[in-house]
Amino acid sequence: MAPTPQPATQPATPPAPHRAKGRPRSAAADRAILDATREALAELGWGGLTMGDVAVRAGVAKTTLYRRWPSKNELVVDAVASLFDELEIADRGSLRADIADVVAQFADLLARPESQAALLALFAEGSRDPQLRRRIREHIVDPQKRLVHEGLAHAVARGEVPADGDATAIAEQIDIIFDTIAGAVEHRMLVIGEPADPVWINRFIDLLLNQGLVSGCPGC
Amino acid sequence: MAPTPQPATQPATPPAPHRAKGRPRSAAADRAILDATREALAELGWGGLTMGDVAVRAGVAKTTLYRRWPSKNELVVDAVASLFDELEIADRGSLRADIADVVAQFADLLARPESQAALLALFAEGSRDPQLRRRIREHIVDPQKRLVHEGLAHAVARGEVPADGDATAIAEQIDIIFDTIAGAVEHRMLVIGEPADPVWINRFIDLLLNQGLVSGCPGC
DNA sequence: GAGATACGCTACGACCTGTAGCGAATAGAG
DNA sequence: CTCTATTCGCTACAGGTCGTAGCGTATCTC
Repeated sequence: MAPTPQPATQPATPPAPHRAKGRPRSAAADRAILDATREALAELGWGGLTMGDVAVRAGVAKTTLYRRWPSKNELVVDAVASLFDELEIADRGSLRADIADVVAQFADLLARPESQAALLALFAEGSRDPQLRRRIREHIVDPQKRLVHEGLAHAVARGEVPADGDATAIAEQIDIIFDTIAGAVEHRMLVIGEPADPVWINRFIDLLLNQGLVSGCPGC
Repeated sequence: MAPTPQPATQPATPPAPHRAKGRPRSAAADRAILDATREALAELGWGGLTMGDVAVRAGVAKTTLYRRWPSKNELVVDAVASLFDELEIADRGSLRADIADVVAQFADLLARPESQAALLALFAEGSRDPQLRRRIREHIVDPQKRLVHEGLAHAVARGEVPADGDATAIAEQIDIIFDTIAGAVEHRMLVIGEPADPVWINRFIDLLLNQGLVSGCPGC
C-alpha cells in the first residue's frame, strides 16, 4: 500500500511503481501527508477530515495529494494500514510468550489515539466495499495471523507442540484463538475505551490456553 | 434515544419530550426517517449518506429532519441505537444456553447489512466523543451485559452456580467472558466479514466455559 | 375560533470535493 | 548544456452537501 502511481499509465507490476524519467516524487511529502492524515484523523475523525486540511498540515498543495491518491478514502486506507507495518514476531521461548508478545503489540497499536477512529472508520468502509475488505485482510489481518503461525512453527521446532498432531487442526485453532483475542482487544479498546494492559492480556491467554474461566476444568 | 426535542426550550426532563400545544409531530415521520436512515446507511455507508437522500426516501422535507435531530451525526446514532432495543433474555434452562441465546441475538443483529457500517462508524465517532461513548455504553453495551447478568441470576436460582462463591468475582468473570465473545463476534462479522453461525458460537462457548482450546486441560 | 406548532417548499451562504491550467523546479537522456 | 518528462505550488472552478431562514398551509389544544 505504498503511494500508488496515479498517472494514467498503470504499470500493473509492483516492482517499479513509476518510471524514473522526470522529476521524482518527494518522499518527504509522502511521509508528511501520511503523518498529517493520521494526525487529522485523531483530531477530527473520518467525517471531519478534509483534504484541504491535510494538505495544510503536511505543508503541500492539495493537488499533490490527488497526484498520489485518487480520493480521501484511499488516502486514509494507506495512512492506517501503514501503522501495521511495524508488527514483528520475536522468538521469546514459548508459544504462549510469542502470542502474548504479538497481542501486546496489537494492544499498543490500538492504544494510539490516531488508530482508533481511523481503524474503525476503515472497517466501516470495508463492510461495504469487498475490495477494500480484501485489502484490509491482506495488509492488517493476515500479517497478524502470519505472526502467530510463525510463532507456532517455533513451538513445533521447540517440541512444545507435537508435529505429528493434526497440524491443520492446530493451525485452525490458532486462527480461532487469534480471532478471539484480537476481537477482545479491539472490543476493549475501540468499543469500551479502556486499555488492554499486560495483566488483562495475561488473564485472557490463561483463559484461552489453559482452562475455562468460570469453574476451572469442570469436564476434567 | 427517542427523537429529541430540538426546539430552543430544552425540557431536560425525559418524560414529556415536547409540550402538547400546537400540531404534534408525526410519529409516522419518525419511523420513516429512522427506517430510511438505516436503509441508506446499508446502501451508501456513513460517508455516502446525505440528509437530502434520507428525506427523499422517508418522503418528508429535509427541514423535518432538522426539526428532530441537530445533525447527521445524531440522527445516525439514534437510528443505530434503536436496533438494540430488541435484545431480550430468555430463561432457557442453563447459564450456557442463556449466554448462547444472547450471543446468537447479537450475531443476528451484526449480520444485518445496515448494522455493519453503521455500528462501526458509530464506534469510530465514539472514540473521539466521550459523551457519545457514554451513550454507546448505556444503550448498546450495558443492555447486553445486563442480559448476561440476568442469565447469571437465573443460574444462581437454579443452583447451577454457587451463590456462596465470590459473587462479584463471578460477575467480573461474566463480564470478561461477554467482552470476549462480543469482541470475537464483532471481529468475525465486522472485520473478517464472515457470519458467526451457531456452530461457531458453540465452539467459542465450549472454549470459554469448559476447556482450553489447544490441548484440552494441560494443567489439570 | 384563536393560538401554537409541524409540515412542505424554495432559496441561500458556507464548506468540501475533485479537476484544470499555469509557470517554476528538478530529474535523466542525448 | 539542452531537451524532455514529470512534479510542485498556486489559483480558479463546477458540483454537491450541510444546515438555516422564510413563507404559506395543515393540524392540534384551549
